[in-house]
Amino acid sequence: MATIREVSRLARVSPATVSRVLNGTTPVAPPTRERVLQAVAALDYTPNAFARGLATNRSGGIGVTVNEVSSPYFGAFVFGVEQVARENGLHLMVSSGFADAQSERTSIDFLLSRRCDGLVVQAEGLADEDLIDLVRRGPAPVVLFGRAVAEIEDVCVVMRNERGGAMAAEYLLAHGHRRIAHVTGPLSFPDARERLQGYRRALEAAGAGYDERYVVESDFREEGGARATARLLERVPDLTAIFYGNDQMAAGGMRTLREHGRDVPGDVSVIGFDDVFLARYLTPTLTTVRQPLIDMGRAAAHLLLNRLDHKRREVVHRFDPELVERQSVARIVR
Amino acid sequence: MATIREVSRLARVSPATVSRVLNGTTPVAPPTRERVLQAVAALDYTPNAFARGLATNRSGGIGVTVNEVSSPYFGAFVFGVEQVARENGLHLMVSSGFADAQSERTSIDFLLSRRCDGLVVQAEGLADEDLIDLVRRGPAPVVLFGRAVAEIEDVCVVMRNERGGAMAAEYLLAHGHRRIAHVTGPLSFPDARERLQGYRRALEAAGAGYDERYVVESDFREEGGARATARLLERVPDLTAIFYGNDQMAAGGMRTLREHGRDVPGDVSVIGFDDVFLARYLTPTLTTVRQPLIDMGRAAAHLLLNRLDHKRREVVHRFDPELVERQSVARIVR
DNA sequence: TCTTGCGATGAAAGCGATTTCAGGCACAGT
DNA sequence: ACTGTGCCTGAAATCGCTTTCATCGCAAGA
Repeated sequence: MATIREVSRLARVSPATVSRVLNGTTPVAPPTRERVLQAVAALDYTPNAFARGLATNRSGGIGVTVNEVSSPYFGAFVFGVEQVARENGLHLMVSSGFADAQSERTSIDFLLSRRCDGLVVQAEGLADEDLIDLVRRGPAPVVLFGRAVAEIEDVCVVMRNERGGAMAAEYLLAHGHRRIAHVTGPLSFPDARERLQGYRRALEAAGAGYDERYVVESDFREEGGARATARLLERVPDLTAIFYGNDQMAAGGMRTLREHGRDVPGDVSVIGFDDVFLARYLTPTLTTVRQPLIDMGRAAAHLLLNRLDHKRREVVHRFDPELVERQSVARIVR
Repeated sequence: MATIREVSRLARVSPATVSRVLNGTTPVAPPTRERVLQAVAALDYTPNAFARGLATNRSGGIGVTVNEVSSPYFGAFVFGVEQVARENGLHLMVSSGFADAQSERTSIDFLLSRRCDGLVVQAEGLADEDLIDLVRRGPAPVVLFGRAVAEIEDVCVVMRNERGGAMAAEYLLAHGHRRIAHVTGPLSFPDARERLQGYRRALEAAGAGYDERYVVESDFREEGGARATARLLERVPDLTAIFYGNDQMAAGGMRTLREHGRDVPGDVSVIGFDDVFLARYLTPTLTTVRQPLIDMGRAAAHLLLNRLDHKRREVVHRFDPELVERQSVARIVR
């Protein structure tokens, strides 16, 4: 592996000049510049990232921790982050947090110890205070995804979940439904609470009334969705529609409905949340509230870049949900 | 940020001793050791990764390039790699290759320039020779996923695709099918060719005969699967079963079948390949040939670790497919 | 008592870049 | 001809760690 020293000798200049040519920090006379570039090419020289990092204290990489890199939901988000990183010559260091405070802390420390220049954090386990502290006192710029913390709102990229929840409920109402159930994610998650809130607001605004018996808390997972649905069918068998807090629970729920002989959407209409790609594959295909995850990933990355290079890219912090109509909701005819 | 120098002063030892305590390279007298550890704790010291890298020429990170991090297929694989990396205190640097030679090369160079200690590469665009060259002459150990290159077999982690293809066909044969179609992935991919090969072998072995008209080449994607299926229905409407080269194409295919009024599995049985999580969500749930992706990710990581630390972990290089029975295949009764 | 040997520690030399500081050179102005 | 002004370039310090090599002290053996 060639070093800057060897390049400088071949080009008959000092290492400093080579550095200047490569980084464009100081103008270099064209002929000199040319000699350097030729030497670089001849030796196939690549600067040593360690040495560079040691000298500049920047790594050229950004860290990402999400719940699980491998889930379609976070995968799409990470994909957006990666796009922007790559466009800007940065690399990605990833570490999964598994929605657990301890594990998230480990991941973050891990990435920071690798001296990444900035961090994109999607944390479900850590407390608000921890995040505020990280953002305010941490050694590198941090942006947060999927969580709006009031004190540090300017570094958060989130969905308008409340609006999304309302949207789902309004859509069902508009299709003639009145007895609309809701399977929420864990209410310890702000996302889940906000969606519930929106659902409630929409029902009340429509004069359909909010009834606690129609709401079951679950876990954002397929199995949980299936169980919650069984509970609902027992408790309020007259329901005509169910709004699920995410698509995975909707998938589980649709299975349970089928097992109980309820046709979707003939007997019960179903609406999900997220629009992970799964939604298009279900039968019937799932009507759902879309989160523009890739765009959100891009936004998070841009926000981080802004803090890194102090430029002012326009960044959307709060994304609007969008209703994707498919086949799982039917109009009530009486 | 504290440096080793400050720690050494607080502990009243030399930096060398601090380094020795932290790395365990040389025994240090217990009392000294204790003082050092206390100083480390007191200053909340973390070694500077750049300086360490510069001195040792190791980064503590491994690079991964796959087609797309965000796809469920590669996501699962990356997840396995991450598990092992984390267990061994390594971090992951990722970069997507998008199944394009140019892009893959960029990704690899990018990761190597970041001086990762080793590389896990899943390449679909690069030629065998490029990969051989990379493995033989590259600056860091490389292992390959999803591609068996004869000359460097010892660094490849692959599926027995041919066996998987045969397995799928045999399963259909065992269920009484004779007119079995196959939608392959791009035949430029060895995976796709091998699965086709297995399919053919099984048919011929069963005396069912191999007929080219029953085979359509597609692109491993949902839309492609849908189109290929339409073509098949036109060309050989008497088919009773279709074996798809992957689950995504099967998903698209099932949609087309439904649109053409063919019930699955009543009229046409369907079998997929991969067992990405999607398979469980389709209606009917998809019978498929499972690839143990997480295990393969773990194996690839272990293989890489072997080359990094020269230990001898037992690693499986060729994974056996496994047939997952669900609902999309019916027995033919006549 | 004097060596010998060994374990524990320190001093210092890298690792390979960046960056500050200063100097050299050419050219313009007087 | 001399000085001032800028533009280029080089020398050298620096970043923070690892590691070699040398040294020191002490116990054991002669």
